[in-house]
Amino acid sequence: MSPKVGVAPLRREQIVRATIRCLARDGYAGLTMKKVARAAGVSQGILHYYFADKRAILVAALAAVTADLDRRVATAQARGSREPRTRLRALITACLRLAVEEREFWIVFVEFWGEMMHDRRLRELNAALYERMRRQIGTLIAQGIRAGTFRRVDRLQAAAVILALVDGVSLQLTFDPKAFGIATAVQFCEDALTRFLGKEAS
Amino acid sequence: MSPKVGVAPLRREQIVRATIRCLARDGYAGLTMKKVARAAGVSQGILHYYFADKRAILVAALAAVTADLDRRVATAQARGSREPRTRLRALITACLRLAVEEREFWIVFVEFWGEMMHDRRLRELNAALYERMRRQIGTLIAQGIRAGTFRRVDRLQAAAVILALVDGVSLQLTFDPKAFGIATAVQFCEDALTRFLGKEAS
DNA sequence: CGAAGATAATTGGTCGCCCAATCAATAAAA
DNA sequence: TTTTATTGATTGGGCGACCAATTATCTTCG
Repeated sequence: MSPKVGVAPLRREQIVRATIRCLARDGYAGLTMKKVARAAGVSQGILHYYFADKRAILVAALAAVTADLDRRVATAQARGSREPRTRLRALITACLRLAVEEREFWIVFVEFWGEMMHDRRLRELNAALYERMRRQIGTLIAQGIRAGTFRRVDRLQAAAVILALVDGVSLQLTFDPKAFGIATAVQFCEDALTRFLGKEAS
Repeated sequence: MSPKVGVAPLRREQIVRATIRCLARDGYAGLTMKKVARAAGVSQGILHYYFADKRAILVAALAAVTADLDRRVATAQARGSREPRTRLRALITACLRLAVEEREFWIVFVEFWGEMMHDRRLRELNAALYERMRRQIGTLIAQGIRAGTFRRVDRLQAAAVILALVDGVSLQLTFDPKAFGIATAVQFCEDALTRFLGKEAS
């Protein structure tokens, strides 16, 4: 309708949000430019003005969702105490809450898993994302235990376990809500945490 | 070319195998009847003779892959001792080996996760699959611990944790092989097992 | 036994639809 | 008047589903 200058990044975000909504409703297999344009309330042509092709939109959606997860994790940690154990717990809870309360965001991750299986670039993108997450968790683990118990490699692997557990639990949480609730899910990860960090009061 | 009687179920399997191959190469988003037909070495028309539509083929592929996993698990357990702990370890190893050594089969699972997010029927199908798996693992857990430690609910939830861990570890194993090897992955799950079953000699 | 019809298996092509990407045209802002 | 933002139509192609025709095998009965 009315092209205004300086609105570009806003429009971009608008499109990405619409993409996430579509992705959650129909998956990547059912994702079409037409649907995204409709959901965003813009013309089809504009999509290719902001994004090279469909895959670029998928990548942008992943980036947006990842950024949101990061924000949530940071917020959760800023609120809590500075104790590593507590921060670790907050991080895990933030991840699990995303899967339950922001279903659309979580689905984007799962869709991405499917697509990256056939695309080296997407796979590397995801690998980088997980490596960053592992480092973040690994640092907290190192701070939360008596010194010398974990070598650097070990704590990264412990982080990988935590991450794996969160993913697997989130997955079952989404397709089979009857099996266990989010409270139980958090407890699962708590238990695993205890295994790595040792017992603790309360 | 030459229609022969009684060859139907064989052709069916042939199509499913081709579907798995295509699914692993291009994902569900890139799955077309034409490609499947080509990969199976049959005409396009025959696909709709054996399967109602594309989704039916996906479901058949999942069933085939699931059946294979079951077979592997059963074989692994039959070979080992009758000790619950050992059997549990064998089950987990079988699952992880599938993800690493039968990459195509594992990818079918991941693709299915993506699709079930937008389809209640597929979701229920997967829920049933996981419930069965949880029962199987839960039984082994119950046998492997001192009596009275776990209630029925608890051991099913412990099984859910194991399952989540296996999924999450398999996932990281596929897109980021540099992070850790399969030996480490098995060790991860071993550790988690120890947490539920208590320490053990060796 | 052997012809004739029924049945099972398979083909290749067609149908209508929808897709991603492109593009010329346009409108507002600088 | 150049730049930035946007439109909607077009293009060329590929899709899933469907179907008429064909072949090979089985069954029936003269």
